[in-house]
Amino acid sequence: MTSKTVFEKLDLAPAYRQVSDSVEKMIRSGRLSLGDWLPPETELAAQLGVNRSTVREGLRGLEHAGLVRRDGKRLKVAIPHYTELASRASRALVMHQVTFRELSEAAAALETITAIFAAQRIDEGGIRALENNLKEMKARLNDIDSVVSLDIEFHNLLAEYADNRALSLAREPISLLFYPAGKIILTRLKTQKRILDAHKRIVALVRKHDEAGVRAWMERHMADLKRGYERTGIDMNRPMDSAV
Amino acid sequence: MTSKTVFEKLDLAPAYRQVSDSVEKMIRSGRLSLGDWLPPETELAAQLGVNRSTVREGLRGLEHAGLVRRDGKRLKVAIPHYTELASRASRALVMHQVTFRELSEAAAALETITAIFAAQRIDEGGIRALENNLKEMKARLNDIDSVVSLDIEFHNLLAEYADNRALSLAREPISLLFYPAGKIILTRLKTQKRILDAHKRIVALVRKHDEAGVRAWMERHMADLKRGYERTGIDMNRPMDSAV
DNA sequence: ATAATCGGATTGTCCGACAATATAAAGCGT
DNA sequence: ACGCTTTATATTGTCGGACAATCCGATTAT
Repeated sequence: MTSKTVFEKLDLAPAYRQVSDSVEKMIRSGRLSLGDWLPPETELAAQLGVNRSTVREGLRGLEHAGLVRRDGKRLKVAIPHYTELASRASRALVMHQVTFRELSEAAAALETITAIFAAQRIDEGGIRALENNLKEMKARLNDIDSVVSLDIEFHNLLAEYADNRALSLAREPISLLFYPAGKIILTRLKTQKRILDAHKRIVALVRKHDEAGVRAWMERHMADLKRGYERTGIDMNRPMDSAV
Repeated sequence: MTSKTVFEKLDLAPAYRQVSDSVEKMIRSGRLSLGDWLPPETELAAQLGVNRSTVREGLRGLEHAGLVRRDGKRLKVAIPHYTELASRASRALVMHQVTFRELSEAAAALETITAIFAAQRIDEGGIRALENNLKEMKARLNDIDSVVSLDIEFHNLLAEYADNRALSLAREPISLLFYPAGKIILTRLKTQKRILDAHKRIVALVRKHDEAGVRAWMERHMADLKRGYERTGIDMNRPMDSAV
């Protein structure tokens, strides 16, 4: 065993990680802010005292995380947008083998509270957007794919007019998994009409800012979806792997 | 204008992006599964027909996303764990300048439903864990930092025994921002006792599986926290930048 | 069998090079 | 002076090769 060498070492994390941490800190501390250009790779390399290749490896991480974005050739500081985070999160949910039960419970809770906030805060434009959605769905009631995507849109609209981004971020990964899976129900049970009816009622109540009514109907709607899954014979404890 | 050159081009995304996409697809399709070693960089480079540097840049993205993890020297396939995703999400919330209002609304909704599920499903072990938490908090009621972290732990315990990972993933980024900010309240208003009392009541109700009671008290508790913020003079429309 | 030793495999980092291209600068016609 | 084209420059993407450090497995010595 070596016996004399005292201390030394203590390098740990590879240099590329230190690069990304360093740049991230720079951003978070505000010394680099939103639209700023990142310094060129060569300059970063010089400043940090590492090779350009190392810098590049560090930047890839940040780029992947959405913290910097290519605009033309160079990189500029950005903020990761919801949809990216949400899709990442839903992929994680799939990998963690989250079950239908968990998903449907969470969806019920989140969509209900979302609808309630929407009922409190929606304006004329919001109402119109929702009504357009209803009209569209009515028109395409036989095209299952359209119904699915309009269903997703319906709930996204509610989220938008609920005016709470924290809630949006929370519900999005779940909705991203939950509603597309509904295609199974639709193809087997033809429940489009039922969905459309529920949406109609909800819009009517939202327009009247009737929070209690919205709560009741959204709960009912979500329970209905759950029942749909059960009636198609899906084991609610089955993980959500197939879809997406 | 060039006139002859027909087709060609159509390269798009840089090679390193294609590398990460390719590996990610490999993972998601199951051809590489959870604990598997990734091929060595040289081999990946050979298989994909690119240089090792390019492969490395591609891998950095996946590593940053938590899809592959260093185990010793080589990389193995992993799944991104909650806490990483959650902290990433909460950082995003901060960058999006989400307000206290949004956060507190979302927290109220999520913690309430979480507590209700916990009341349905908790077992003896869970009750004991909660009671330990209460005991600890009682013992350290004057150490504000301890109270804050025990408060966080309390709600995390509820989430754990609510047995719904989708909900956990949804609430975690919010709780990660919301409770630490409570330190402001505690230092100014000394509301530790009030928090502890609320927690005690909630535990009592959870033990009795009294869902309605839990709902009522959790709502009360969250409203109380909100009022605390207001009374410390914080503008609820202020973004959450300072903390974390 | 256990411990020490060795060698190959693999990653981390560096260097240097070059093509492609986006951006800035210079030129030019009006 | 202005708008357009051309030229230069800066910057990124990709490559090839190199080498030290280190982990892992096989071999050898105890």
